[in-house]
Amino acid sequence: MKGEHLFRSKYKSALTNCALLNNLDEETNNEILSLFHHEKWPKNTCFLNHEKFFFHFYIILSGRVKMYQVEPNSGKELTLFLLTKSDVFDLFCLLDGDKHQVYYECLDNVKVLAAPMTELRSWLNRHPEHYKNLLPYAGKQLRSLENYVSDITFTDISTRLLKLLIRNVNDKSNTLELINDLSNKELAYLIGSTRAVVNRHLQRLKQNGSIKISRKRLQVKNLSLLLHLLENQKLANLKI
Amino acid sequence: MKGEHLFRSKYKSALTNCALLNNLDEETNNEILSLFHHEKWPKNTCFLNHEKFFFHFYIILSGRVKMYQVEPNSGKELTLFLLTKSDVFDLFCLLDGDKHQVYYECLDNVKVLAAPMTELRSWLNRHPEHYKNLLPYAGKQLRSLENYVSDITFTDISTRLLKLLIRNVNDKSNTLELINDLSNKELAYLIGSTRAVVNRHLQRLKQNGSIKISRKRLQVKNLSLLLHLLENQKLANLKI
DNA sequence: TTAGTTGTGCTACTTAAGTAGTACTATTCA
DNA sequence: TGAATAGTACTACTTAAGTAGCACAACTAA
Repeated sequence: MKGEHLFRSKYKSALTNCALLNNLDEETNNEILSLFHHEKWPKNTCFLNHEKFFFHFYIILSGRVKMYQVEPNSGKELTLFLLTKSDVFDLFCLLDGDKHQVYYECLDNVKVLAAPMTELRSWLNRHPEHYKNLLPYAGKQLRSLENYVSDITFTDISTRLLKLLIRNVNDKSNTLELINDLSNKELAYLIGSTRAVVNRHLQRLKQNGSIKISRKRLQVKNLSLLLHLLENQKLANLKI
Repeated sequence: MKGEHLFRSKYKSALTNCALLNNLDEETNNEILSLFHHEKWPKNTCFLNHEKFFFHFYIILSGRVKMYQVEPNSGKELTLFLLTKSDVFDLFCLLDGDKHQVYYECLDNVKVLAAPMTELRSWLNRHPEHYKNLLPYAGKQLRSLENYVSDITFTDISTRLLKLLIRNVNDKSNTLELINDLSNKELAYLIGSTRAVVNRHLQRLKQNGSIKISRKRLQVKNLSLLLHLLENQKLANLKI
């Protein structure tokens, strides 16, 4: 891949925000990008083979990719990460060189850069100072998972749903992003619940006018009401 | 601290197994250890001030330290990690330089090595190849948290309790370790539940003879029965 | 020694979440 | 176009987990 060409291309913003490529001079940047090639994955593509991510490392240029698990006996699903532009995967494999028992699915048409894991590793070994770039990104994923654990154990579904909505409202446009075109089922998997239960809570939010829902479309109509409801739920937990 | 002296001391095994000090030549090893000093913390010491772990980094030489969170409204607790010999903390702070909203408590008399975070960081910046040592350890914590999330969402308390017991049975001695002297409350916090519920399930395991319990003492009497029960619970989840 | 604290074992009750099923609608694609 | 599929809204039911409370035992420290 011509690194220079690509760097000047329309995916520049995806690459400059990518943790792996942080603070590199142009020469180094081109050198590391030369390990990668372009791939396009159509919407709804599923990757069920863990080995794929053991042998290649990916950077998302555009589109959403969900990392998820399936409980083999019950068939229940759980979305661990909703990856998007500038995200990389699979960090687990890169960090410790073990297989990672998760699946991936494209929620949009996705463009990625792909590099053979061995080549990326040997490049990093030749330039160990760039290992440092991985650390804050690893920290972010650790915090995200820790937050997942405490949310699941401390708070009920309606609170988790409120939090999910609130944190995906864009500050500037004041509209729901990233998850606004997901089905109830996909929303449920993002907070470790089931379609029916999430629908039940969405109906209540619809009734009080804070959201508007239609088939695979979700709008936040009244963010301050959502924030208010979240506050109330916290107070309801107070031990007297 | 005299690195050479300490390295030959009785904590040698704690240090050689420590991720941060992996594969270092003796000189480098002494250099990094010179950043650390010795600290002793008595059993039951609590650290509720997040700043402490923002400014110092610790390696456990002996004793157990639990990393936990408290939900401020309800007062519910949750143990995130049960750290022990050779573990380091706080990795979250070291990786991304942000505060980490968790508490720490010593479950034993604990001995640690402590280094100022800034000095450790600047040493690592001078020797960036040693950043690499942190990666597999970060991977291990990521996997542990991911596993926590999927356990909580996929499996019920009795299954989580069975798994907790089984994974803490020492292969060689066939006895329960690490958690064998914890109260029901502490066991509950390790799997995101409550004392009463855990006790309920422990009573059932006692009745079938797989464990023996007394005040703050827990013994596994029949590991294969526990494994058998775990298998059965999985089958019970099968969708027909 | 004793008072206070902590841990245990139990009963009874409440509740949110999950499960099952069904009618209906929107979308897809052959 | 029309059949199949996917998504939604709803009711009724089940259940595990959480909650509250209490009696008692076992440590701990004044």
